[in-house]
Amino acid sequence: MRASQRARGEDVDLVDALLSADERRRSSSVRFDELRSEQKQLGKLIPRASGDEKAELLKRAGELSAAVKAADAAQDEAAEETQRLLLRLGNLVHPDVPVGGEDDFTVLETVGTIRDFEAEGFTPRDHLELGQLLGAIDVERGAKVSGSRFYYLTGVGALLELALVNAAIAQATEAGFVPMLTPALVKPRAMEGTGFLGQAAENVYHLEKDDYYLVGTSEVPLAAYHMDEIVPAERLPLRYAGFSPCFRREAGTYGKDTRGIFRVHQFDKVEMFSYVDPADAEAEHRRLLEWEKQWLTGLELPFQVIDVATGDLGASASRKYDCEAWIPTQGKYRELTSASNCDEFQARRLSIRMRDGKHVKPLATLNGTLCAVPRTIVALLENHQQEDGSVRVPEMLRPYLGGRDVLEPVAG
RNA sequence: GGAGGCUUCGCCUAGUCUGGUCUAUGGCGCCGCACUGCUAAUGCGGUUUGGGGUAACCCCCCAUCCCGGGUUCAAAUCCCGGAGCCUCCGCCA
Repeated sequence: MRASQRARGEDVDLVDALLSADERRRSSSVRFDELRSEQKQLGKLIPRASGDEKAELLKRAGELSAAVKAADAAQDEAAEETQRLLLRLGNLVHPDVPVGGEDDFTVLETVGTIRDFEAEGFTPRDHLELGQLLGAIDVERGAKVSGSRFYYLTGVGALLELALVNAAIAQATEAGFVPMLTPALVKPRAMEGTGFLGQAAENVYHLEKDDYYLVGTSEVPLAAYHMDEIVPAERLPLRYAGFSPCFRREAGTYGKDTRGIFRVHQFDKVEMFSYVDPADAEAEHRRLLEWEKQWLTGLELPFQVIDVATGDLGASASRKYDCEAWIPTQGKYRELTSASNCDEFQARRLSIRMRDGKHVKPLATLNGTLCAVPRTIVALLENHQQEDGSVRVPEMLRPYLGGRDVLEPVAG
């Protein structure tokens, strides 16, 4: 446990403090139970007693009442402290995860073939240029209306998003996911329980007046969906495909990915979310990855799969696989999807449990991107562009675009 | 935004005015047993949920009547605050 926390850069003293607070919670709870038990005994005797005997009992009851109150307060305080410390702790890291920062990931596999534009005899345009030629993306007016990192998808761009979303939902439904349209505003508990109010808090939009948070992913409402519930083991796995807008402050990314729609404050995303028996979590994690690979392969995008390093995991994941698509004009692979195994981390914080026979225990939650729209559009436009600025539509997507097989530049 | 009503152990429900024997009633459902030569009917018993004690079981303790405070020796019950749902009015895509 400590090695894991150290790998995350967390203080091992935190673990010790947590353990001692929990012990305090436990012992104060026992004391409270004892006092309360005696108090209840008295409660039965008093109505039957009379005279001196009753006065005596009432005296003792008065003392007990004060003691119970004190014990109750001690119990609450210890429980609160335990909870406070617990919330600061990230999930345990899977032992196989590569140790290090953002750049210390391991490449697990590479899929597809990168196009050689030089051999094809032209220089690829970047996604923004292509988007403008196609009349699909308008970032100038996005900035005029809402500021930097905002955009309009126009014409065929809007159609492309709808096609992608429909195709993604179709794939997920086929795989047995229940399609879900989720709230984009959530209460603090949902945000905290999914682990987004720790170090990631600065990337979250908060509506102070109403104390609502804007979700950065539908993972949040999908995880909180079964909050405070006990799910019968035979109903697992539960799989949901959420579609929602996602809002991200992108704090600390000044000057990074400023061109086009690669990194934006608002976008739509289809997300897979699974509730499983913890024993099945690793297998489900691989299944989520397979569905992501199926999706990217269907879109005919070259990509690599990485095992994200410890320092880049976030608070809730014990392990994370990213699929990174090749972006020709950047000359590198960039994250398109991300599948996280959160084990029991979120379930404990949201009090989501499973009933297995007579036992009740936390279950495991996992999430994986199926289609984050703007980035997928970036990858599609750049990888499938042709010399004249048109863009070939991968076969899989054509039924969702009215049979269209190529997106043509518009005049003006 | 304004007014009113509601919230009890899976579902429905009694209880709240009048605090203690509420260790929460009854029905449905569910589980077990018995009986009947079949899964039906009937009878009997069990059935809130969570935490702790226990190697485990029996069992015992605590909490739990939407949530949080308060009054009291004692709260499902009285007081204050909040949430959710419903109805009506206003506003609105």
